[in-house]
Amino acid sequence: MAFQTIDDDSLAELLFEVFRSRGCEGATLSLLSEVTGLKKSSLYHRFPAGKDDMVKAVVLYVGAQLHEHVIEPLLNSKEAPEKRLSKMIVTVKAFYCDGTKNCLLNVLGFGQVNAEINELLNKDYNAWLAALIQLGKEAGLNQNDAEVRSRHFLMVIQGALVIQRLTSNKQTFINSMDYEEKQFFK
Amino acid sequence: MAFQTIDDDSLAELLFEVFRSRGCEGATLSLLSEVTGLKKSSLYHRFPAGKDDMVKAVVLYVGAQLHEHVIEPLLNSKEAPEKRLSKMIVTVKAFYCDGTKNCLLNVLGFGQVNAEINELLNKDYNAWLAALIQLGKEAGLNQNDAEVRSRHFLMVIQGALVIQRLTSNKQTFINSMDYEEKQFFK
DNA sequence: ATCACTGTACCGAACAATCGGTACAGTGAT
DNA sequence: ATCACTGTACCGATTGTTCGGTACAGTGAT
Repeated sequence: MAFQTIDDDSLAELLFEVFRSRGCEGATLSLLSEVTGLKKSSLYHRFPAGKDDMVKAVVLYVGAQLHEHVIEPLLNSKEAPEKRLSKMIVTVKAFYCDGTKNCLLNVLGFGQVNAEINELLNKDYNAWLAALIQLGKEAGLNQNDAEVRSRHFLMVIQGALVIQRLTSNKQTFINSMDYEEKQFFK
Repeated sequence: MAFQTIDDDSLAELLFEVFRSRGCEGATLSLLSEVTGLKKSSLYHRFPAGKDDMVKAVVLYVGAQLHEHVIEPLLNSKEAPEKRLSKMIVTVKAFYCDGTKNCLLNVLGFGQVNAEINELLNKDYNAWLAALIQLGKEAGLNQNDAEVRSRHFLMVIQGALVIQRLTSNKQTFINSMDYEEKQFFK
């Protein structure tokens, strides 16, 4: 069997960075080819349905990353809720490079979204949200407060990314995360 | 002057709706032509520098709308601050069609933004922010609280739009606006 | 151990369609 | 008669996609 020049995960990671930075329409085949080192026809060998397949692979890849590095640690009840939230924020800051990199949830939300993709993104968002709510309740919040604050937190992540991109104030995202951390259990 | 089939403002309004719904790259010349009823050459007559000019016109148009319908009413000191904020939220809800329509600040933030466009967007954002801060101080907030809450408000607008687009929960934006209204003066 | 065969991985070249943009000949209100 | 405006036709470049073909590692019968 012939060997792959790049494994699926590394490939998805490279594609992901292109999609999040250039948007779905901005991620042209030639750019993806250039970044991954695979010719366009080779990309079609790995992703027979073309761009749609690549988007799906990226979403699945990022979803797996989210579950592994964000959601599971949130639900790991060996540590105090406050500590887990604090660690999540560290992870999130790193994932978005302190707010300089975009979120797929925003990037892929334009145009007519493939229904399947949208459902995947929705599932990831809801899983993240559920984990936060669970954490909030563990910390003593009632159901409603936990829901409201968790939704608010995820909303602020997206808003902060947009505003930081707009204003080029590199502290926007970091400050927002630190502020929301304090507010979450209050 | 020879006849003009559509005036500048109506034209900008139509272009605006295409840009905010399809994104910058998704707003193709043929689509813009179809929507406006002007052939490509006519569009190039009105906007000699092509797409860049159209984007600029749209940004200037929306900026003017923002100043007229949002910022000036915010600064009109004949009404109580609480009332003015409440009215702004009504306007904002209408502008984003209860969260079903996107914001230019988000849409145009992708790819390498024309530096001039980015500066225009930035000025609009800062004007809006300054008006909110002014309102907060009039309502008795200290400088720091007014700043933090104003920034937070504009951030939540963007975040709510992203999340609503993702989850298709049509209440997300409305609920967020109503919630933030209560929090603003607290 | 040899050799025909298979399946996977990759690539070059071409595909139709569409992109943003231009040239030029009208068109009609003034 | 002028001139801002609009339509038809066209351009080169780039889009996503397909196809024929090559390189190579593994398989199984001999």
